Amino acid sequence: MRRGGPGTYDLTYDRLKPRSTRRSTVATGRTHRPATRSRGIPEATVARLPLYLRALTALSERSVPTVSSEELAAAAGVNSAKLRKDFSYLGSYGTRGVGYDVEYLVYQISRELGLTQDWPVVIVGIGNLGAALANYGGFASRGFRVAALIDADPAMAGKPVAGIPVQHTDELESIITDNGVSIGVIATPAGAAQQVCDRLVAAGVTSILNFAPTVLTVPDGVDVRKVDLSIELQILAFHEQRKAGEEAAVDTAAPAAVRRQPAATDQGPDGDVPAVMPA
Amino acid sequence: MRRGGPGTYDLTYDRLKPRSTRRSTVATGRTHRPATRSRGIPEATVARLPLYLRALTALSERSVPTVSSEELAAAAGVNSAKLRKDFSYLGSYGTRGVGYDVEYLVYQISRELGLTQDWPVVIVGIGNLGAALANYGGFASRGFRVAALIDADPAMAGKPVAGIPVQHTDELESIITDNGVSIGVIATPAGAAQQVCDRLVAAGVTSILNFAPTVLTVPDGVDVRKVDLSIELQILAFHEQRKAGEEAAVDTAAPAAVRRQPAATDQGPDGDVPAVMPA
DNA sequence: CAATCTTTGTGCACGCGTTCACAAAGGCAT
DNA sequence: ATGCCTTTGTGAACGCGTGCACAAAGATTG
Repeated sequence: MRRGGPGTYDLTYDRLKPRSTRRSTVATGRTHRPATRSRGIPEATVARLPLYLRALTALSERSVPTVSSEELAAAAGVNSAKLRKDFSYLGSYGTRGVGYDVEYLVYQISRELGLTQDWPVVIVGIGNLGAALANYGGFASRGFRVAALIDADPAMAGKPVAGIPVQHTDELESIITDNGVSIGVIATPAGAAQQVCDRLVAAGVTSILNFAPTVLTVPDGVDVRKVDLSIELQILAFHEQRKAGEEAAVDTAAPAAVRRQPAATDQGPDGDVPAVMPA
Repeated sequence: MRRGGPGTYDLTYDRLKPRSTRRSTVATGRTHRPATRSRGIPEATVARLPLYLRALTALSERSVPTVSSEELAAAAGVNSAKLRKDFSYLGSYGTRGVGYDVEYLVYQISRELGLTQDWPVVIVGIGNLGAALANYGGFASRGFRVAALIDADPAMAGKPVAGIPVQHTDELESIITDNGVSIGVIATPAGAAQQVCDRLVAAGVTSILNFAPTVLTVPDGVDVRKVDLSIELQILAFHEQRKAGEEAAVDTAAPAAVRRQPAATDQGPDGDVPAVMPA
């Protein structure tokens, strides 16, 4: 057993992937390149692909044919050099002097993320949050489909939420098996999370999105990502406190209202990892 | 103008930061460093403090007097060396040969995170998610207090959610001002997020937790953290696809015990040759 | 076809974050 | 006191991610 530590992502993708040597490590005299990268896309890049995809989809809907890295980067809120490097891991999909073909890129990224196939997902714990997640539109939209809603409360059984009847926890295993579910969402109270997690994993789930405020322990090979409201708030509070303290310190020099700088844009200490980290 | 990318903790300004602010000088003469490493505490460490705090609180409730870095690290799901280094940024609060005093550490971390004070928070967008957040217990529990619920739908006005009457967007500014709110939570549809964000910031909010699937643009000095369900799912899908592909590659050797393929079909995660090729 | 302009793709350097490994430090028994 | 045991605190090495800056590549124009 292993515990997924923040930042680890349980990456096993270092194993060599035999095929796909396309765009082989070019003739450049490589010193040494252990198998760690033929197709290995950096985790940081993977985390940004959904962002690019969203921006590209918007462009696609507006029938924009091509975008430059600069434009797309602005839309996705990242540095253009970073974006270009990210795309370079996928291959050379751009045209110098022109930019990237929107439709083509949408397809490539979708494929890379595995969104060209259908992923049945189960949500366990249909409380306020679970119900909200079930109703969340962005779910079904792209590759994901809510296969079942599961709750431990017998009173909930059969009751439809977001048009889907809630099923009792007893059926968890059969639901997973019958639908070939590999992604599970845990929205139970913290106390039940680990137990639910264990059952999901035992039933075959290998990816878990955890909304419960607990550290989940999972076997090797299972990915866990967590979304934790209170942690996010606490991080914001930290920075807020710091800001307040500093403002007070410089108060004599800078009147309170000066803090606003119009044109500038800043995502603050954001980042994909901080907001949500693998558990 | 700069947009913080999802990368790691957006620290673009790190470059000019007087890095030697470690423990000798506490917040002293520094030009000005927007929103980053404050008293020398790495952003990555800040992001873990809430985790430690949670584990420590549990120990505290069980009246455990002290913990070793090893034990606490296990409880928080991190490496013990990392934990020790994290704590070292706060000061030397441990006793060699013994460990850390639980109560003392709870206090120190709470203080560091700014949880010893009360943070009024407003939630904008009381749909399924907003309501779920309002009902979320972990909110009020530790330093945070839901000061108001705001929604653009006039029909919602006055209607109580989680015991708090929803107020109309028109009152957003006065609510922020009157309550001295500095943290806002956006749970509106993507389309309204930026507008709401602008109003929050204009009214004085300097920290935003964004649940809307959009990149927010904010002035310098405002922190934004995002929580994005679809991005998380997509990242999981990526790894899931990778796992499936690798499994298939070793198929001959692996007994079909826990094998699981996405419902749709396999079609290798690689399809190196795109089915569609919009020139 | 050559010159020019635009934008990609990437080598390179830098800094953050993680982890190892160990000396220093406190507790405890003799 | 002395020596042993435990656990902290951290120096050092390494790897990853970021962003700059520029050469290469293709479009475009004359």
